[in-house]
Amino acid sequence: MRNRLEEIRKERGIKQEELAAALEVSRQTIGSLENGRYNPSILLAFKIARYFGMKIEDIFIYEEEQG
Amino acid sequence: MRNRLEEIRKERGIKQEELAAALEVSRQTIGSLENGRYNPSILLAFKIARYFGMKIEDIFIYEEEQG
DNA sequence: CTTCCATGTAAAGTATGCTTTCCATTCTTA
DNA sequence: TAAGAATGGAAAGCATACTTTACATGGAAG
Repeated sequence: MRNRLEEIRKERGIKQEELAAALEVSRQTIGSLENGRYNPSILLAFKIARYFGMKIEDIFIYEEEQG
Repeated sequence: MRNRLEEIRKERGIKQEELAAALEVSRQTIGSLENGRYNPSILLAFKIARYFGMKIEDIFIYEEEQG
């Protein structure tokens, strides 16, 4: 799965730390999502989508996973 | 978070076991989701949505969580 | 060049998602 | 009523999400 988090965050001129605070997660969590180290839980995905006023599918792009 | 999984599955006349097989998860996972014991990962949420030809938001309903 | 700010990333620990195995309950249907 | 099919749910174990702490890197600005 890939995501457009960094792109969308930068469009809005927001720092990782600000986004993290707004979502009540750590800065490292945001960085890890942006750099693809892991996927968000569905709850965090909902929080992110709601924060940006978008749908989950507009931010997180499901592609056939390996396996 | 609540979900309409059981409702949608029954509308289509599918058994938990059939859905589980199609999604490549265990039957217990489907049962646990339907009965709210836990939330799906975002990958599983995507698989479910795609299987039913719906959006994640049409199946999983985010409500302010306690905490 | 130095300093500050934003980001990258790692390690160890906790919480949650998912599996396998197992047994109980409910519904159908013969 | 008996038997099989579908579902509920617990327990233990493994995988992954997320936290806190800590340190490194890169860019901007003095």
